[in-house]
Amino acid sequence: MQKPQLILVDGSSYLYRAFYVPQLKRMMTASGQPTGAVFGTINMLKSLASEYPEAQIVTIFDAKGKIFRHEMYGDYKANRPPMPDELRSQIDYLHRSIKALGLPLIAMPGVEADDVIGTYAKLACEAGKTVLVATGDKDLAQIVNASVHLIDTMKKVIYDEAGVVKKYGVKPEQIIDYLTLMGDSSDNIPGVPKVGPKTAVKWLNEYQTLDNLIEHADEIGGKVGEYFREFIPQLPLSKDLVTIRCELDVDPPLKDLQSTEPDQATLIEIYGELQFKKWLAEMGESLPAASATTAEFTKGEYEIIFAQERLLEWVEELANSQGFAFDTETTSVLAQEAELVGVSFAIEAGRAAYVPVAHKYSDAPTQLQREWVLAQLQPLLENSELPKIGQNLKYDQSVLSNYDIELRGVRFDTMLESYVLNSVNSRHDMDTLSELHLGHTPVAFTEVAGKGKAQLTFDQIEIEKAGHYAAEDADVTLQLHNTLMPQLTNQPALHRIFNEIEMPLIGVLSRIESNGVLIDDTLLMQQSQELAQGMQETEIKAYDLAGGEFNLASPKQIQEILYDKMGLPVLKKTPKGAPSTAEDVLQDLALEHELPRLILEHRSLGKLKSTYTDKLPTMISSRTGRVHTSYHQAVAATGRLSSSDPNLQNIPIRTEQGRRIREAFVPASGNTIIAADYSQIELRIMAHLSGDDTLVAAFSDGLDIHRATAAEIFDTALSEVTDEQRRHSKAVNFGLIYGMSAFGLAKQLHVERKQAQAYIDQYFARYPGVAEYMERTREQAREQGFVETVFGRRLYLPDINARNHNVRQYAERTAINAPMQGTAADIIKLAMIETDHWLQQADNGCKMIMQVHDELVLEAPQETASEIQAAVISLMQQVVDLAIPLVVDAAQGQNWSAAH
DNA sequence: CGTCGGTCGTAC
DNA sequence: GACGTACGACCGACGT
Repeated sequence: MQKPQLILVDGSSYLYRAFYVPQLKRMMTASGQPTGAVFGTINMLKSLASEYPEAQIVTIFDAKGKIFRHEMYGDYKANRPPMPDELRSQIDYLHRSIKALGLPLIAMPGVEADDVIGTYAKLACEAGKTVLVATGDKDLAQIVNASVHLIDTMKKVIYDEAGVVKKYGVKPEQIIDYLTLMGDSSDNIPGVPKVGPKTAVKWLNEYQTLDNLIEHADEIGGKVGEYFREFIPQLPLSKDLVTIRCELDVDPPLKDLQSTEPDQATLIEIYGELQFKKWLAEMGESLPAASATTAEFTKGEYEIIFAQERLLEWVEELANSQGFAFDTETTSVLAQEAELVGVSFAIEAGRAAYVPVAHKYSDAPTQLQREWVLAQLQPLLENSELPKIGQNLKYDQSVLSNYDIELRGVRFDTMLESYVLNSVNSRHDMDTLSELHLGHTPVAFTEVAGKGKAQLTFDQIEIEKAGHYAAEDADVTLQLHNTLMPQLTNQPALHRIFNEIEMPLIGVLSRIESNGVLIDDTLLMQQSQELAQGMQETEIKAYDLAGGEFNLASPKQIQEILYDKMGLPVLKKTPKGAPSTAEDVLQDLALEHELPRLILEHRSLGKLKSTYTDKLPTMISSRTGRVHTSYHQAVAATGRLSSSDPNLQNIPIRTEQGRRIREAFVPASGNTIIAADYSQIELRIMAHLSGDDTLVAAFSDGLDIHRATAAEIFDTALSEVTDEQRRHSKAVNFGLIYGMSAFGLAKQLHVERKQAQAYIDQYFARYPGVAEYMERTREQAREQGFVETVFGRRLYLPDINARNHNVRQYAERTAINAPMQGTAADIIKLAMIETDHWLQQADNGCKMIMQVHDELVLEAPQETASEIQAAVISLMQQVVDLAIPLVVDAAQGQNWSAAH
């Protein structure tokens, strides 16, 4: 065909396709308006226009409302899920953009875009014009002829008559019959059961037309033949449904389909609103600082309050507000050590106040008294009906609690709003969020406090400077909330995660941190001594073997000694190419040589000493005599908590020597430690998510899951499973959760790769539901760009379609792991909220003191500990109803180790 | 003397 | 290269 003169674009089909392109799926404005479908569709139109500058481009969309096919067939498209809101909200932008580009846009009510395209194509054809139809839809293949061709712009393929034959195996005039035979599940058009493309093509090649096929229905053999004869009566309706109407009375008529000049001003306005920087740049424009949907930072007017009357006026205003943002300024990042220096508030964007109460530098002005200010604020802060907005409110809640104020009405934390919206963004601190969502850089803390050794604590900062900084914090927090929260309310599952898990958890964590853990520092210091002695002994032996002193803690020096000097074989390299001195490598070398064994010994002792026995005693608060960790709620991408200063989530347990450290985690006198942990929670969640019958049954029957797995993999009776078989199965089970490969499993078990692969194959053969689930998860990740937990928490995987093999595989493993790890995190968070609630109302002297991912640790009065233990077990087990039972193991003891 | 990347090792 | 999520110690290079 010569160059096309008319290009008919199936707009609705492109809009849908662009919407589901993973890279485009993530496009949105700073305020969360999705834009990828608009971008993708316009991009396609632009490339068509540059490819075919001579042609008239016309876009055709489905109009709203019912179409005649619904009248013919009530169930037409009944299976279609409703259009996602994220797509619907883009349609208007797309239509406006196309009109502004000057292209004709047709949306005829009562008929489908296909019918309009068919009609225009026919009219143009009769007028002797050549037509190209841009679509991703196979149905339109039926209108292809000598002067009407299809183009799939995404694949850059043009289908003429021969192209249709090549692609579908039948001629364009047979496409209607072809579609009729197959039916279309997405449009809910019935076809012949068991007839897909292969059978349809075979029959049509033999009998040419459906009518002829029906005449010879008796000749069709097999089960499909029976289905065919049975379904003949239904076929005319299906045929009618799939037939594109080319005889419509279209408006405007063909001759009026003319482009007009692009409306530059409107385009700039729309592109600005959608933040299409590239296209604005092409038009010589830059992204405006503010546009309708971008949150604009409102510049602030900040007040510093020195007078009682002014504070009382603010208090009244706050009390009558619908909620307010506030922030505390203190002397320390550690809430437990922090002394309150001032408080700031904001009720509306751009207006905030700072109340200094404890600035202490030499000529500091007289300030309102802290006690008096807190007394005025207490009724507001403790009013649960008055919503509070903050950034990392756990901190403020902890600080205030040390002033005997119990913060209530903790409704919106911008850090958590951001985290729930997208946990993969690594930082959710206020400066980052402000930059990202408001395009505003707040005054940096180091700018007012200095940095390094000379850094001032907040009470030493000049009030004028401090006031601006502090008030801006409250103001920015409020403005962030105003832009983030609507994005959350738009996504019901995420909104629930936010309201029902993350926000209620703030108070729970604040209380756990504030409770702290009692540490027997005498015991730890004694252990440090022993470890030091052990290290010294190994050092002496090591120097002797190496023929000289070297730093046993330096991987680089170990490398030199082991590989260069002693010439041991390099079994593995680090990612950067250096010979590895990692544990498993040295362990292999240790079989042959004494020195690597000594290095391992030294390393293990040194680790315990420096990280735990030396460190923990220094972390004991002088105020409370206990250790107060920080739990971080917006760090782990999967939804887990993390712990730091000190990290209480990686206290050793696996080796005898390490486990002794747990003996120093003790209850206060008259109390006992209760440790309650979910048994195999991630495997149970895998059973729930996959619905695999065998796995679900194993858990429902209360079997030892590793033993049960062994029985399946090794095809043996439960009672016949050997210890080694169970150990290998356990590794398979753990590997599954982490998206393992045969290589990884082989390394773990010290078996051949083939052997490991055989385990995996056998596992998936015995648990086919799990195999399907894993594939389904990868598929979902590829299509949607994210995976989710049972509760709908999302984890975005930007690399899931990466070109780089390694990068992509890494994302795939994350995709497998995240729903299980994340659901476990959701479950224990819910359990913590309920346990905390129960403890508060029971008021039985029991305290929650630690969370270690699948374990809760409590400190309870000895007399009632057993009842409490029973109550906590039942509460944890009942917190959510899944396809498998949740099982909690618990025990008590006079230290954490004994409570296992 | 601080910061930062690399490596290692602890937990679940 | 090869098993997910964290935190943190230590080393050593680099910059002040």
